[in-house]
Amino acid sequence: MVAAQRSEELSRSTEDYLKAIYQLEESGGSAQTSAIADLLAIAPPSVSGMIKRLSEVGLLEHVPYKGVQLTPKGRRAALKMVRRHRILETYLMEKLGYDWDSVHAEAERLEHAVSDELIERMAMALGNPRYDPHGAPIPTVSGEVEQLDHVPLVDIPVGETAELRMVSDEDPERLRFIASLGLRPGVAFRVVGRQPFHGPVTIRVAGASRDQVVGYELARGLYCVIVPEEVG
Amino acid sequence: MVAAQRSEELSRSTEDYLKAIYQLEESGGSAQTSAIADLLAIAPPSVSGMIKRLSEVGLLEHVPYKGVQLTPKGRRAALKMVRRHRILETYLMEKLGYDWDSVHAEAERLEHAVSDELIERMAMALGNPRYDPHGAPIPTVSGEVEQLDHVPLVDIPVGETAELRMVSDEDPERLRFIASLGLRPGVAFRVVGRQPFHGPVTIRVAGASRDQVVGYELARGLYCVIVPEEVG
DNA sequence: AGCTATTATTAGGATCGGTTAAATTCTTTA
DNA sequence: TAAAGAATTTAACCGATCCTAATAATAGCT
Ligand SMILES: [Mn+2]
Ligand SMILES: [Mn+2]
Ligand SMILES: [Mn+2]
Ligand SMILES: [Mn+2]
Repeated sequence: MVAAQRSEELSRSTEDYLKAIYQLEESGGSAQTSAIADLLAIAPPSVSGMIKRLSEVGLLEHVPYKGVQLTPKGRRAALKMVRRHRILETYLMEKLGYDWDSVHAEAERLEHAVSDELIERMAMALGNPRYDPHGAPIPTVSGEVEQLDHVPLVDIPVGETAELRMVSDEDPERLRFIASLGLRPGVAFRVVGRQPFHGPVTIRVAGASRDQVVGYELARGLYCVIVPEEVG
Repeated sequence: MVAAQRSEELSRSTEDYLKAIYQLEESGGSAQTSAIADLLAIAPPSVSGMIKRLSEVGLLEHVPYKGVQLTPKGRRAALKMVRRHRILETYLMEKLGYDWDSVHAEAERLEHAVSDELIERMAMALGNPRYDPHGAPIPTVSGEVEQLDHVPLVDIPVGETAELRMVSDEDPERLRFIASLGLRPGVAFRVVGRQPFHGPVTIRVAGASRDQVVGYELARGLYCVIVPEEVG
């Protein structure tokens, strides 16, 4: 007589699976078992098992041996988690003085414990931000996400001016290194050189004393927009 | 090569058990199986099972058929959770506009997901508060708790002036009702009447338009200090 | 087309934290 | 002090989520 209304209380595991599958769908078609396993650091058979359960409750569409897709219901749940995660990261940085390299781990746990009300209060306190500290768009309450088409730094021609917009948030060391180069979302720079064969890119950050060399692997994960050259 | 340092990652259940046992020890000797079961809304055999596990890892001392006691290690862990819980409640009220009747449920979940760092940042942002919104003392980082000897409202003689200091925080409806009487920790009042046979207490809140009648059951959970009569 | 390497699933098992029903121990009362 | 009653523990079981080893399906290469 107390509970029983919402059977839609998802477990922590379930929420992380849905979020992972969402991420995989974002960056290329459907989500493979092994990709999910990699992302969650879990053995593939465990993923097979969870896929079965999530399909049974209508959160996933599973084509055996092919992969899995979120149903509308699954996508809604995933987007809710993404919103939570990104609001949390933003709040921790803006209101509690966290560094951008440490918010991800904290948000990864908190996202499962927080109520809708808390997230909306945080969002309100932040002025309903549209991007998280790493530049990722924050889904709205109703589940819409801005679709951004960014260019990886490695694909920007030499001579162009660009602005960093988004960075993967999962590796703290990587984030610290990026920051040490003077880079953050919003920072503009000019691409002054690029070596062939997956070589490094050289950039000149606006107002910086000297050029920075960015390795290929790193530059592949720096998502930018090309800024039209200023006239004059 | 990644983890393996701290085997002391306690589960959510474990943390709630330790906190419950701590509370029971606070208010009278040792913690009985059935009392723990009641507090956590769990069947007694489940508690027996958990007690066995927690004893094996040295968090509890168990005398079969008698009860349990926290070991120093268990007490440390429990106090850590109490600190988390109370800092969270305070933060939610002070910084995010929660009402005092809704913070408990939120803190009950969050306490298991936050890091030490987050709690200390919140405590800092609050100016290291000593009491939570319900008047309960917040343990220090090193695990000390202020020992308060409050008098339940039912035990205050008629004619005395007293100040409300602490209120049980678990029932939102009860909290809303208490607030509707004009009562909060810090509010002073005079006891102007008390009926025998567990009857209600009548109080006159300083600056209020009319007297309030407080039922016995409620008054038993309003913890106060008697204020020496002002001279003149 | 057939073989092989990769990927996914199934089989079987562990642990955790919960349940109910039955047995046991403690306590209280006649 | 013996029996009844209350509290506790044990037994047997379940679902969720993970694991490893074995099996099956798919995809890529000659
Ligand atoms: Mn993140
Ligand atoms: Mn997570
Ligand atoms: Mn509380
Ligand atoms: Mn809790």
